[in-house]
Amino acid sequence: MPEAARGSYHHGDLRATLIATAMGMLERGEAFSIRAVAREAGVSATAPYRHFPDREALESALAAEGLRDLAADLAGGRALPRTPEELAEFGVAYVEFALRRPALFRLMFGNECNTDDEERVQAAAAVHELLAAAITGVFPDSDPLDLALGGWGVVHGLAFLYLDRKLSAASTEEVATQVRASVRAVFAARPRT
Amino acid sequence: MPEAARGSYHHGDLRATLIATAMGMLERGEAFSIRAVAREAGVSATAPYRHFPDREALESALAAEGLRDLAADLAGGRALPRTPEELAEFGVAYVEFALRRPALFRLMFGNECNTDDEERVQAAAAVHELLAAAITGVFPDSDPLDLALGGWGVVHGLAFLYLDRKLSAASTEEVATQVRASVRAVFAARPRT
DNA sequence: GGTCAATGTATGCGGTGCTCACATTGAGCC
DNA sequence: GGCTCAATGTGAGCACCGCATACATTGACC
Repeated sequence: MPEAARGSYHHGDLRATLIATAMGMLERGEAFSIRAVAREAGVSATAPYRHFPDREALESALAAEGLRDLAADLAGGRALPRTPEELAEFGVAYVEFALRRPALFRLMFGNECNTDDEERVQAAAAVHELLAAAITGVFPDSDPLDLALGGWGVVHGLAFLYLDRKLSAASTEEVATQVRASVRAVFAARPRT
Repeated sequence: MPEAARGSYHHGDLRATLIATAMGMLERGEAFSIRAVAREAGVSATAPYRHFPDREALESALAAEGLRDLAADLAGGRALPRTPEELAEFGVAYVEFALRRPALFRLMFGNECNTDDEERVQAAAAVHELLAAAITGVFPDSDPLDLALGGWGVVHGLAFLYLDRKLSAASTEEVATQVRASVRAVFAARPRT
């Protein structure tokens, strides 16, 4: 890698700059386009194509970073849950991530991902395993795979339903309360006798 | 309403034709644009704007139709479930709808919906109520709202995870088996003693 | 039969992703 | 130090998009 040469013809580290710029636009909720990212990075419209073959590749890189952030968010400062109540907090954290960074969350999950991006595949697997481990710790007697999938489904579905305004909620606190209640209710349900 | 005048200057029933054409393109998995729909309907690129103020309005109309189809699909030829097993089949039907008509399902759920379209809001509410009724019938002792939300979350989340290829599955049969197992597992989970 | 609102068309603007030919330059070799 | 070359930037251009605006056609009603 050559030393950065900011201000000269060659940018120095365009790839990283493009990712950072694009991520910033996502956080600000702005629409996203290769050209817009290039513009904001102060570079010609075609320069990004030297570093990403197409738009999807840039999105994949952002998604991978988002998945790592999500995993860190879920794991960070929190022990693996041991009770349904603690598990519910895990789910709340998942949904809150989605609401805090909606555009990024959609990029991570809201489209068919290409399985070519090794980095992205690995980051997704890490999230999957983290959720599975959380569930297995709380419900050791159940089939871990089935239950982990169901548990992921609950929080993932709720996240998207709130994101897409299919459920009304006045505030993020209200969302958290509702998610907590729903996760607990599902895992505590008893069929009619 | 004037009589149809096919072949003449005025189309006769462009609005319905546009919806049908667009729905056909969705089913075929084709990309979707106002211009492409107009082209396929044999009409100028700007004609659709006489019937839909913008692209989102057309999408909303399609989404409303899709929501009605989903409700009919779930309710049709099936009594409300009385056991967790029957409830799981309800969930399987939800996910199978998503996999059978992926582009439509994304239109229905995969974006912030505008709450202006009265028809769409009503269709969405019907689906919501149907799911809530299904769950309440199986688990009469739980808080119906919390549980209905959680149950919707499970199937909705699984539907999107499969749609987005976050979960691998070789066939729709395999998906159905997995969804069935996961829904049952969630509602049967018992925490560590 | 004339009028008018509804509904079609043609043209054009600014945006997009992406390709291709060309420019610049830093690094490595002599 | 100068040459060469691959990496990485630029610019012009294509086909497409959503949408606005001005204009054309026509069926329904008086």
